[in-house]
Order: sequence, then C-alpha cells, then structure tokens
Amino acid sequence: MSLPYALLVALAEKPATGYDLMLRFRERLANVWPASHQHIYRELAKLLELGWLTVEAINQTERPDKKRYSLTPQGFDALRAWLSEVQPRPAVRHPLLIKFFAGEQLDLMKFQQELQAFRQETVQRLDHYLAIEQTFFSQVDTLPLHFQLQYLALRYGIVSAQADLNWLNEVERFVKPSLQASH
Amino acid sequence: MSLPYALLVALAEKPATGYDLMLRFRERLANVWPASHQHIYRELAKLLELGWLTVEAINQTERPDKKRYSLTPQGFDALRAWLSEVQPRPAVRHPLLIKFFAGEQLDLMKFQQELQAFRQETVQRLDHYLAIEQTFFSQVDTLPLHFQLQYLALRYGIVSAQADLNWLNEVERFVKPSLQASH
DNA sequence: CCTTACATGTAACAAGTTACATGATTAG
DNA sequence: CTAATCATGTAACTTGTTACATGTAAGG
Repeated sequence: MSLPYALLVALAEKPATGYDLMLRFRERLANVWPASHQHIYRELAKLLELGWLTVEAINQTERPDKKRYSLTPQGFDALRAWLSEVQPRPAVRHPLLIKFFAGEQLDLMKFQQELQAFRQETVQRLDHYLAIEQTFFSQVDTLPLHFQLQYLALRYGIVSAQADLNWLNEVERFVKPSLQASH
Repeated sequence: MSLPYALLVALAEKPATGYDLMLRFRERLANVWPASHQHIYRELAKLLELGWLTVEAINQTERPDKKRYSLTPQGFDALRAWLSEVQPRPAVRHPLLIKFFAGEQLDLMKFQQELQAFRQETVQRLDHYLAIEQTFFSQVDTLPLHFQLQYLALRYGIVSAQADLNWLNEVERFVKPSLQASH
C-alpha cells in the first residue's frame, strides 16, 4: 500500500538502483517500512509502467550491470499528492497478545519464557536505536529540519520500545506471583 | 498467520458461530487482531477442513440458520502447540513515518494537519481504553489470572497510545518553530 | 574454501481488503 | 421508511513472504 511511496521518497532524495534501495531500506527504513529485495524490484517494475519512474542502464565490467531509477515529473506529482493525504493508522496485529486471551490453555512457564524472549529482543532493538541517536543526532538542535524529521522517526522507535519494556514490567508483576503459586 | 489461532483461542473459551466470533473480535480483539467477517468465515472453512473444528447446524425459524463451531481434540493440540512456540514480533509498517524521510517534498502545513489528526485519533482510542479499564478492571487485583491477562492486553493498548502521544509532543517541539519561521 | 557483497529477477503461496450477494426482523 | 441486527458466504484484487535462479569478485 505504502511501499511504492516509500520508494518514491527514497528516489526523490537521490536516484538509485534496486540494490541501493534495498540497502537504504535495510539501514534506515527497517523500523519504518521493512522491504525485501524481491518486493522492491516488483514495485519498481510497476512504478515504471505507471510512468512515475525512468530507468538508465549502467553497464559495468567488474560488477553486474545495473539500472538506475529516477522520478519523472508525474512521479513527483504522485508523491506530493500522497504526502498531502492523511494516511490511516496501521492496524497492529500482535501474535503475543492473542495469548493473553488463551486462559486455561496457556502454559505459564512457556509463556514466561516467551515474555523474556520478547524483552531481550526489545532491549537489543532499543540499544541499537540509542546508539544511532548518540552517534548521529547528539547535536540534533543544530541540524536542518529534514535531518530533525528523520531523527523524530528514530525517536518513534525509541519511545515505542521503551513503552514495550514498561508494559513488560507490568506484565511480570502479574505473571510472576502466579507462577510461584502454581508449584 | 495468527488469525486461525486467534479463532482457536476464542472457540476454546466457548463454541460460537462465525457471526459471534466477528462480534467478539470487534469488541475485545479489535486492538489485538482486527478481522472482518469475510476473513473469519474463510478461516473457519480452512480449520474445518484441517479437522481442528466441528460444526453443528442450528436451525432457527425467526432468524437465519447458523452453524456453531467447536474445537476437536486435534484443534486443542494445535492450539497448545502454537501457544508454546515463541511468536515473532510483528513488523510495524507506519505510513506516517515514511513522510519523515520526504524532506523537501513535504508540505509542512499539511503535515502538521496530519499530525493533529493522528493525535485526535490516538486520544480517542486512549479514552476508549481507559473507559474499559475503569468499568471492568478497577478491582483487577482481586480477579482471577485469566482476567488479569486480558487486562494486560488492554494495558498494552493504553501504554502504546500514551507513548504515541508523548512522541507527538516531541514532534511538535521540532515542527512548530519551523512552521512559524516559514511565513 | 567459504561467505559476503554486488546485482537482478521469476514464481508460488499466504494473508488481508473490498466489492458483491441475499434475505428476514426489529427499532427508531 | 430507513437503518441496524442477525447470518452466511463468493470472488477479485492487493500486498507481503518464501523459494528458486544465476553469476562474478573480494575478503578472511
């Protein structure tokens, strides 16, 4: 739904190949809109057919040939139109939360382990984000707006991860006593 | 991916028709796993074919006939197996966040409006959750564990919505000055 | 020698959304 | 009279994942 526009955003900043886009998505947009190379190539083909992109073939001898994509004027128009629309909040489907409705069927020991795993993953993700914050955005107030905005997208990741951890603490306060009572 | 198991969870608690399930999903699982009636009916058919459910036809005169689904022993086994596996954290794809990478292309006035819209929606959602918390869970410490767990799923919604609002405050601190500077 | 980086794709499948379809009853 | 509730579905489409496919070069 939004992947084509995420690609337009990336290409509006700078023309790129599918491979470049894959790397950029992995580095900077993993938190915002994860995308596989297969998916990216497929969408690029569609955008090309829509006339929103143009390609330029680049022949290389040492490396495989590549294709550099850029926005056409229609591509820029489509992007700006999308940017002006209010986008709906995405539905969050969280498998872990389903388990909170399983009642009797739930094995509390296993459940506790899963909560631990989720916590660890969240801590790692948070540390990763905090490291980026430190190295790239310690002087964020002096940076131009477009960098500040990227910083705020990172902050979304940080704030969400911290919220998840706070919630996990709450969960433990309820689950731990029951675990001990049961044996 | 997880919808079939969400259905098993619901049916393990109490046998139900597709319509019942749609209502339960709308009321209690909207935050956890939103699902349309079409999707639910389709998945029920699959689960039936897998042998995880049985149906019982109920003929009515005043209302359309209905079908009540219940778990088979295999259904219970499949559910417990799934509950014991660690589920991967879902990828969050947030269209709004893409806009934070749009730089020059972004119309700051429109963007500000979208942020306002997101804030309003989030406030409403939060109020809704807080109302549920008040009316059903004010005595949560005295409730049995399976209700406490459902409460914690609600808490996830509350904590996430509050985190979103905190983040929106941060965003405004950066975006508002730029808006004023630009005219 | 093995893995990673570079570079591009096709095909099959799974999951979710939207549109269409039908038909009775009840509440405002 | 109109909308909502009850009750069940089919079909087309979009989006995302996984598996398969190919081939060179550089680094450890």
